[in-house]
Amino acid sequence: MKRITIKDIARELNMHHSTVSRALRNDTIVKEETRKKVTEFARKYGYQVNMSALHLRGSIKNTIAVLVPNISHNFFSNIVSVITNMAYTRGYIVSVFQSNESARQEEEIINTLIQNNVAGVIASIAMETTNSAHFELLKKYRIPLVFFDRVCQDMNATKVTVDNYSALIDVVDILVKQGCKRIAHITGDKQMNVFSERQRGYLEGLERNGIEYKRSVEIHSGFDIETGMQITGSLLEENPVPDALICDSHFITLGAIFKIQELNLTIPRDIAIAGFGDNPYVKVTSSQIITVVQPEAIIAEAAFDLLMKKIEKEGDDIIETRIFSAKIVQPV
Amino acid sequence: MKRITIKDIARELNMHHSTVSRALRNDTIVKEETRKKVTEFARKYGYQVNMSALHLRGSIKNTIAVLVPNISHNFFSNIVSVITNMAYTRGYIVSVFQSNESARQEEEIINTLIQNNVAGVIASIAMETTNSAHFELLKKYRIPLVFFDRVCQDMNATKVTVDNYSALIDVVDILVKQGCKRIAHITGDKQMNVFSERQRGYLEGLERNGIEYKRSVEIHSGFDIETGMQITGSLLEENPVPDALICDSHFITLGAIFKIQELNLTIPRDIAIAGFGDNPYVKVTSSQIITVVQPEAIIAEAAFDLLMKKIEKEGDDIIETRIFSAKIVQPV
DNA sequence: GAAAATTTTGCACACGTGTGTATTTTATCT
DNA sequence: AGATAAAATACACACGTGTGCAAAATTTTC
Repeated sequence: MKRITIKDIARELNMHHSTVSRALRNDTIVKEETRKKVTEFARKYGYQVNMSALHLRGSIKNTIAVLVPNISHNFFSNIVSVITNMAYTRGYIVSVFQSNESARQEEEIINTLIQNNVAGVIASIAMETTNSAHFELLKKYRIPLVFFDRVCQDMNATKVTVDNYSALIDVVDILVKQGCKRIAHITGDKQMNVFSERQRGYLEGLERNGIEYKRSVEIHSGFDIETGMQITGSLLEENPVPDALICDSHFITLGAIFKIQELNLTIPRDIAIAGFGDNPYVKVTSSQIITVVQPEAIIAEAAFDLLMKKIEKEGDDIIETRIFSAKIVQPV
Repeated sequence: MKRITIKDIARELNMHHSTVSRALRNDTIVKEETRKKVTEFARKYGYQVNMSALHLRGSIKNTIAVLVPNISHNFFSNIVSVITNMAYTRGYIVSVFQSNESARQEEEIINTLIQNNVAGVIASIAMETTNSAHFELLKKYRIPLVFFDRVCQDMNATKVTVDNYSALIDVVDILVKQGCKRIAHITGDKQMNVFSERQRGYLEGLERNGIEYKRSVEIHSGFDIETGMQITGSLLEENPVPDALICDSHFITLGAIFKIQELNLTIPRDIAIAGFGDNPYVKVTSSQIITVVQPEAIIAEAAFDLLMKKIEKEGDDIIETRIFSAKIVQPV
């Protein structure tokens, strides 16, 4: 079965396709009688507008691209879920792109986005990404762009982030109040905003509490459970041994828990654990973990709203920044 | 900055755009010298093909739609992640659509898919969906379709599923071996394949073990933690009280765990829990849970491969069915 | 060196839609 | 009824690309 077009309708009804077009768009210029004939016919034969034609014509762009490192992370899938629902109610489709933490893939993807005439892009950058040239390219093509969570630090762009700095100060405070004296920090590459901010908060937290012990492990690749287990293992062999561990990534947190279980140690008696965690699993993973819960829905809404603002008032090069607080969930 | 087209290149190089088109496509019919001139110019000025034009022309369709109830479920986001990566390496883009378990939304989405000329669809249907008319519509428009996990039972279509029947027999066997005598089953609407199969396996498992106690609770809406807690609570007040609980949905499992924690009962001493769980959290949620782990990557790969087969050999109306075994993970 | 064979390029059209403008049809007025 | 105003429709074009076919440019052949 071939797809029906406005030209088909026009032929059958002995009129010009432009009249059909206007009738379907409820242009008041067409006679009521004609409009009825057309809409009736269209309904009967299941006419569906061809978006590709509108795309080409340039009158509509209905695709929003979401670029994330990996959608299988709960943090990202929650955000994509909210964006997808919001977008759909506004007539947009969401396409998902995964950089897999690779800068090269990210660059390729940007080209794909340009080729496909996306209306706008919501992005969280790859771990590897150091240079923002490909994102500048989007700007050049006037494709609206909003960063969230992991942003290009050296780029002047609209960004939605979490207040990682304050979150880590709070975590340190809580651990110190629990009596911890040697708090270690497993983090990521400093050139990424989330990690540099967390490290800054970590140091500030120690400072404020007058603690001298400092120990940061910076991971550059392989944010997985195995890495978490391995690092936790070696930290526990150090002298002095830390009595608390702050994990900056969900899988590292899981790895730490596994290692501690494996060694038959108890959380938090032998060692306290605080970490960034995925909703809604934080409540079950282990009730003894201090968890930094990020407001995913709020981040997604803000990013989408900002993007819409850019798309609808095009030419507007307003740069905005929104920073939201994380919530620290403590064991009861 | 305006986007450069083959017409622009043609104008600058004093040739016809058709020649440029052929040169860029490495058509051997163009003179090597011309080809070089064109590709050089294109590279220099960052020419990017306009996919919308190709779409309209009908020569290429590069979008694959993935329709799921909700991508924030780990099961689905893992599958979407694998599909997205596979698709990208084959030159396809993935658009995500969420039915939010609503039949009405699902129908609307099908229309959107038709309007947007997607190359193919990979779908897992909504809980509410009882009728397959909208999916038949895709068939009518010759848009290749592959179901996975939750399939339209009354529709003759390509399907990739998990062997839920055998999985539940195995779970019952394990529970019985552990000494459980009153195994309850919290499941979903029987008209959905996954639940009817699990219920069938549950009953068969009891039968094989000569157990008379049967107790199934069928949920029709609200597959969330709260519902899981509430149902678990009332089951625990029944007489006789069950000594094991099989939960067919991840959030129901979480709800059951919470309720049991709330009542200060111990798993599995007071009551054993078995349930379907999301990767990779099954390992941490509670090591005392029997978990049915579904092979998400394998399902995704199979669904994608089957779809590719359909897209590439179009006109092929071969219907295939692939069923994969789940893995039962037991506490150590 | 001209005709034939071959290579290379240009032309025109199609894909589906929307819109400015010209043209036709209908309504209004004297 | 005829002129004018108003309403409704038709025409033509643009968006970017690829391809069959015709035309032009080049090479080969005798």
